[in-house]
Amino acid sequence: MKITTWNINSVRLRLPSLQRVVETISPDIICLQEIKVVTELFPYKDIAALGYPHQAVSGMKGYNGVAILSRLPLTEIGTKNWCGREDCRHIFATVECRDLGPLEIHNFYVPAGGDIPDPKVNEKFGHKLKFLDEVAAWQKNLGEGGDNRVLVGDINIAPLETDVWSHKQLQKVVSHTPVEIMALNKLQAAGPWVDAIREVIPTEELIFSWWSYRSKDWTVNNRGRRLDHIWVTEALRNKIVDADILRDARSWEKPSDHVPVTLTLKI
DNA sequence: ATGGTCGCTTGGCGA
Repeated sequence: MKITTWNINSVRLRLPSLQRVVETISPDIICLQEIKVVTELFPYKDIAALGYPHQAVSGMKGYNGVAILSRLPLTEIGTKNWCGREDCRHIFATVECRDLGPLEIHNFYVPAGGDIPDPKVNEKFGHKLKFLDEVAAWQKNLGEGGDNRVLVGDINIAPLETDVWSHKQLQKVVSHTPVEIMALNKLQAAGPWVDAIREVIPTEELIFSWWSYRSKDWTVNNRGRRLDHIWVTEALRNKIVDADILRDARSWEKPSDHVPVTLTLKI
């Protein structure tokens, strides 16, 4: 089973790119973030025609929004609000796997956190930290029955030194500050979650999933960050067979600033 | 230290 996560940055604008992702990777499940469209105007038919008739969507006007697209039926679809806001940052669903049984998928779009990494002067950074704390606390209460879980999304944090182009130069840049990374590690430990991509790609290797739009040519300096993640519960660790980052997608026509990240599980 | 570019919308916000 292939599961892909991708911050698409407007699903309507990038339908041709989504088709290309399908042709290139052929995922069984695609989790999207920043669809930037209200649920009612989501392009259900176009996406069903791409081979994904089962769709779970939580969208709002202009900002955020998440969706799960699937070749297999989705059951127990739900959304959750965090920090008292209805801002469409979390959707989940269950797929029934032949031998494994139910597989629970959680798709997140974590707040980016603004520019200044200080919650006292930057409310957005406070929101980001609170969001992570709330998810960690909720995580601890998840039933033990759902042992097979996957958590994906644009987490907006690059936790490892090799998840950024320069660990030294990004220490005080939102997405790579110690306080965020600690909050993320706390959430990860609450699972317990395994960073599935890093199970496949060694920690020594630099890997990125995002390159800023604010650069004339993103390939020149390769100043990227790994902001998009796929985690699995401990029970699924021995099912991991492959991980892939579709770097080429950053050079496609009208690219998103994020590229698809894919995990293959033997289930 | 600053500004750079996108997308959703048409003035400005969020990333």
